[in-house]
Amino acid sequence: MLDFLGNLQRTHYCGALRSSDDSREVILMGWVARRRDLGNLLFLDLRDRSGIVQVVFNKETQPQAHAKAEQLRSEFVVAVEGKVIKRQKSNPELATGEIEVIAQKLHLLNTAKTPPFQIEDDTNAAEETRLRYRYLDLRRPKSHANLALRHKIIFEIRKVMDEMGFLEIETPMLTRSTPEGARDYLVPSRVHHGKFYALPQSPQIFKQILMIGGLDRYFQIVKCFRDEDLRADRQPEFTQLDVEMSFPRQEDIFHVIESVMVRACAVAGIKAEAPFPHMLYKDAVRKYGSDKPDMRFGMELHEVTDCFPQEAKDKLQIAGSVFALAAPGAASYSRKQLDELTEKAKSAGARGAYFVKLSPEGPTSTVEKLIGAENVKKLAEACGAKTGDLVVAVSAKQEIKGTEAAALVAGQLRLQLGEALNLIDKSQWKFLWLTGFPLFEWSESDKSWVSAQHPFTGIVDEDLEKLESAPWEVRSKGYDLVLNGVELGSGSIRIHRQDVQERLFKALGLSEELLRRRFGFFLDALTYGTPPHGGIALGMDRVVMLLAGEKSIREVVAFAKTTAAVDLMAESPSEVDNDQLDQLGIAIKDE
RNA sequence: GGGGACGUAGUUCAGUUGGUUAGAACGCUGCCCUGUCACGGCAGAGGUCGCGGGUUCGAGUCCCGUCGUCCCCGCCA
Repeated sequence: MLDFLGNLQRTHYCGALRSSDDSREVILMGWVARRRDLGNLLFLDLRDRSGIVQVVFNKETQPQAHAKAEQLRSEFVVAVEGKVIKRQKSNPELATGEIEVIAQKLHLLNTAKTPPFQIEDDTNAAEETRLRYRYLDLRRPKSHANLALRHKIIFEIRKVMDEMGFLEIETPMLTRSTPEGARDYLVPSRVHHGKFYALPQSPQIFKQILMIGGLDRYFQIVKCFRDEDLRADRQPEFTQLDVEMSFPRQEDIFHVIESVMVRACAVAGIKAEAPFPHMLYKDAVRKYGSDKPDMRFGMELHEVTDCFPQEAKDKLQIAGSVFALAAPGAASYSRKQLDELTEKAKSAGARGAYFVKLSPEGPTSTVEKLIGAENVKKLAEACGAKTGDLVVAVSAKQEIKGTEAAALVAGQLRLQLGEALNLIDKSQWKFLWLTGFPLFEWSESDKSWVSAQHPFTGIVDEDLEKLESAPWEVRSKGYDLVLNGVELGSGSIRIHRQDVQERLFKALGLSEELLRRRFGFFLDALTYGTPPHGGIALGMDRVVMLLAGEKSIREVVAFAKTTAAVDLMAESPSEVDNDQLDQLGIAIKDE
């Protein structure tokens, strides 16, 4: 029943045919997207990577081909020999709608079981089904478009990096556990029982050693691995654009990344303007309640702690500061909507949410009795609220040392309200550099100061002397790149002096012995003439996700894992044979 | 680890206060049809109501547990 491919050679892609191909003899190959059988006349929508074209089988003129076409079902694989003709009535929905192909000969190359869901862009199949049958999901034109865009962006980035004199250099996948924050994926060693390689969380130390090795400008588009819980924008393995350069000023690195992003955007048909604006971390937190502010809309936060007298604070159990924002046009919010906002605020870590409605008759507030009419007015003015607006103020359940907890809560409400009130202009592409991060973060679980980024992050020169005396005031030479409220990547000017690196390790409370054991080799390398250097890493999956207009990176990853880190198609992770475990000297503990 | 939503035909969903034989659309199968393009018409098949236990005369529906998917917090740049 099936035909061999034999010497048959495809002449054209389905989606490429146009009216200029009129009268051309073609051989097409692809999948049956749809079949419309009118009896003695049969239409076939033939699909390949490039698109869809209509093929016509006429019983009267080509009885053999027509008879064969009647056997076709969805997703059968065929080759069609035929002739392109202009249609009498064109179909404007289709790129190839001006023409169709009159089939002369049909070759059935393969059959297909009925697919569990229809192969079409606006599929409403559950993601679980799509991941299990990923090979079918990948046939959707939208999947092709996303993966093609991903390829084009990455191809363009390689070009830009090459033009700027960067060398792409590979670093090991089987390496050692690194001192960064995330949990490592471990690979047991067969040759050395009881010892493990770690898959890289990033090539951090290797790229710094490449700078010590005098390579000057390095980049790599590389898989990284982190064994942490997943999110819509987080997979356990992901792709980074990793960059490092020697003798850089911060602005040199910014310039490189801006060039990359402007060109990557252009590939996606988006016009981005460089240079990107800068913002200090503390301003981002105070004005937007986030370390990755979405700059596509305003609705800035304002500290309004002063509007709450001590007595009111006691009653409302407000310990720290109060932050507020004015939601334009939300004065008409119902009691139910306010309750929902309060609920949202509480789940975001708020002690309470307090509202002021600016109706035409004057302001009314849920806390007027507690803070007084004067303070209600002051509160509204502080936020620049106008008639018709709703002022939302929040306090935090828990103050966290060195941060504005209330601002972070308010920042989440800002995003929620921005979305709900339709304030976000989706046609905007707002890049932002964040700088001025603190070097340390207080870790409640460790009861100590820990690196906010990784422990090779440079220290602002004039803050160096506070390293031991006032660690919370020390600023890092780190920076983040943010696009539309999504963190794309982060980097820093590194520590290149061995004495500074050792002081930092000491400040982090890492023992000499631990340091020697974990990265003695790196400390040694620092002593052999390390140039000042710095770099950055961008999450490519997120870049492509945003430029493709998708909400999840799974839409731009060909073979994605579920939130439980399972590949539903390959069924990994999986158990292994006892033989394999034996060779590795590993035994599985019973639960 | 915690919170929330969901799980019924191949798929997407509906299913009332616990009550007789669990429905729809698309898809699928067969027949008819020469200008369809989400073709149309006629007929038909298709169900472990995620799984396990409990309450009850009776459970898709209520309760407990468990598994899976998604979103969020923790975690993670």
